[in-house]
Amino acid sequence: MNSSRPVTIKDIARRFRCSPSTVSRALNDHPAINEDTRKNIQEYAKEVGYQRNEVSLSLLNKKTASLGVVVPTISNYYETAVIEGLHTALQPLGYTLNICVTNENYLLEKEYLSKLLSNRTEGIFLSVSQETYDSGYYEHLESVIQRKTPLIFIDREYEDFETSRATVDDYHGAFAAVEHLINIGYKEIAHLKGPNGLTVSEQRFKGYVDCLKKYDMPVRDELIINTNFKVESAIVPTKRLLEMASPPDAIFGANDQVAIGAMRVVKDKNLKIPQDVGLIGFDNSPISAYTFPSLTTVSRPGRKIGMEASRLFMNQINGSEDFLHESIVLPSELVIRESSLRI
Amino acid sequence: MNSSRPVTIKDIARRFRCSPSTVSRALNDHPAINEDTRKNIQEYAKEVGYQRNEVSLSLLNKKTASLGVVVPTISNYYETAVIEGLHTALQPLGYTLNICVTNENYLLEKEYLSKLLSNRTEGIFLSVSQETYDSGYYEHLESVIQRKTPLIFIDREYEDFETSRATVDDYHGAFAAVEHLINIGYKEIAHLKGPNGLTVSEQRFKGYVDCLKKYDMPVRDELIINTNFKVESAIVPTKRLLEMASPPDAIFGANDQVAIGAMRVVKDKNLKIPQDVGLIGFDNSPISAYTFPSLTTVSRPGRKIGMEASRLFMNQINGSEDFLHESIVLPSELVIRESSLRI
DNA sequence: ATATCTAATGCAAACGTTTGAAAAAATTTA
DNA sequence: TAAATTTTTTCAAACGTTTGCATTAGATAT
Repeated sequence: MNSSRPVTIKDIARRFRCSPSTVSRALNDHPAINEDTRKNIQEYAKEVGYQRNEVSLSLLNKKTASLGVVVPTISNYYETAVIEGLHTALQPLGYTLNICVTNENYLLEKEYLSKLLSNRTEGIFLSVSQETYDSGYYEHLESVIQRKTPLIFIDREYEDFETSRATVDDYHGAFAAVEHLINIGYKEIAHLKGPNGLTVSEQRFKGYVDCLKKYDMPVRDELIINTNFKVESAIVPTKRLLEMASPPDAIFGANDQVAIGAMRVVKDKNLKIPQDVGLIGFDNSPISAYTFPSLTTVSRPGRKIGMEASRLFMNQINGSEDFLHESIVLPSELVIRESSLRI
Repeated sequence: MNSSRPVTIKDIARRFRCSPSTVSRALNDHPAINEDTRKNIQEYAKEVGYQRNEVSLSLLNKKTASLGVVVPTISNYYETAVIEGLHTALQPLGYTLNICVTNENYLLEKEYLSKLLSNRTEGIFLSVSQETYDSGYYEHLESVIQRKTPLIFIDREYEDFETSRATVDDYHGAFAAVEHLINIGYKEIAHLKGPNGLTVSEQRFKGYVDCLKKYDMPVRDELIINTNFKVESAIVPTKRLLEMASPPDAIFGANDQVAIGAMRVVKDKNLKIPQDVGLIGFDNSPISAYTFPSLTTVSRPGRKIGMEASRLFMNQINGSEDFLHESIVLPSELVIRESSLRI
């Protein structure tokens, strides 16, 4: 009795010299059970700390009420906002979120997906890792499709699959940011690009390039520099930018982190923001409003993405045979603050 | 065959007119299976995308290889670092982490714990929510203990339970921070306190108070102000501080976020950091090194805490009957940067 | 006393997999 | 060809729970 084995329905049945069915029904308030029996059993169950074994139930009902959330990282504001959105929408429906962090690693992603399928997860929200993107492998996704487990892409996506997806319009966000810099009067706009190959990086990059072209401004390769989205990775590149013969007068960072890194370097050079150098980030992370000067940025609706993704999932599992997959694209929005407001 | 029902061992057995046992053994490379049979079955299984139902296995073996990680939030650097540490240590051992975010909510925490137990999670890492702390309810933990599911406290803890725990020495970190300010020569040190009731807030607060006392400096109530650990929550309080008749000449923030909020306000008042106002944060979040000026802070070894907690867990499940619970306290470390270096 | 009805409980199968022991089939030996 | 041996396969139980159907006990009506 003080063994560590959890109490089962059979144990209770033995104790009351009745069948497991009776115990089960008693615990579930089945009407065909005698009032006293029910009360006794329920009391005893509570006393010994009986707790239904959901594993056996999952097996029986083929329902696990668990969903997989596979993301490359949870270290950024945006990702946690998405998760919060998913959580807000799905927790009340009884779903448990199984959050898997791939660290941008293909093998880990593959392993997680396989594990989720083996565990009979009822749906998967996936933002593919950078490695997956780079490698172009997607067999691990085939098996998800084959098993007809609802798969919802978040942000990063494969075009090739027939699935629902919820993404942010990074392209137009970046475009608006650069356009804003041009309108203010900045002439030489550098870009701290995100990791190559990621949709988000490439879309923002494309927005940057297309906007320059629209205004007949040259796209100078030496003003486009790679980062890994982390603060540190912006330091050396920004220094290099500012020490060029004809340095840029504005910098568009692919996210707030690198923009803040750049901000530091600019200040170290005793240059003024926004007078000497204009600066824009991406994400509208909480801190961006309180840097000095505050950072102009592009806000992405992470929480909303999570909730939309949930909606897409619910549509799919409630949908008929001829259900059509949806692609939601939420707008991103330019948030103008001090770092770009040269008068 | 294109039904959505996953292929089972029985399906394969029917196909080969053999028993499920044979299929099971074939798939698991059991030596007593004929080479040809094995090959055929394995090929076919791959072809139809057979995937072992782990739910049934969990039921059979009473092992789920899944661990619960129950935390109040994943929006801060520290928490994600802890999770990363847990992940690094436990993923290679085949464990799946089930990350549950309570949003500081007692009921949610209770529900998650109950669900984890029902799902026969093999261990739980818990950082209790603020509400739980405030309310003082802990029945929901009793059932975890009663079921002998290993429970490892992270950072926030109940003193009352016989469990292993891994915490950071916030007290001495805070003490060192304040001592540093005093050594530099700051006379009136304010504290932006974290949410009341949380161990981390209270420990840091205590370190602050005790250090002042050690140096015979008055503890002025009006210099101690509450925040909720978020940037915004530091703005108004800091303004109020700086507009006092005799304002503080240094501010010790309970985390980097509020310190950065304070930094912004100080600059808005055209005061210089560290000349007019010294500033220290807590967490050593990546950005703190790149603010302008860079932020002196106290580093907490989040990743290490995660790995230590994993070790405690492994000790417990491998331990004998007379296993003794361990309390690990990792030191925090003052990281001196520009914001406190008045010369 | 017997048939009829109602209330309460038990039986057995199912979910998918593994595994020790038994059985069957194939092979070798005498 | 029969016996002994080895190889391969099957049987049956187990994990914990639910549920349609059958059964039992007790009560009521005839």
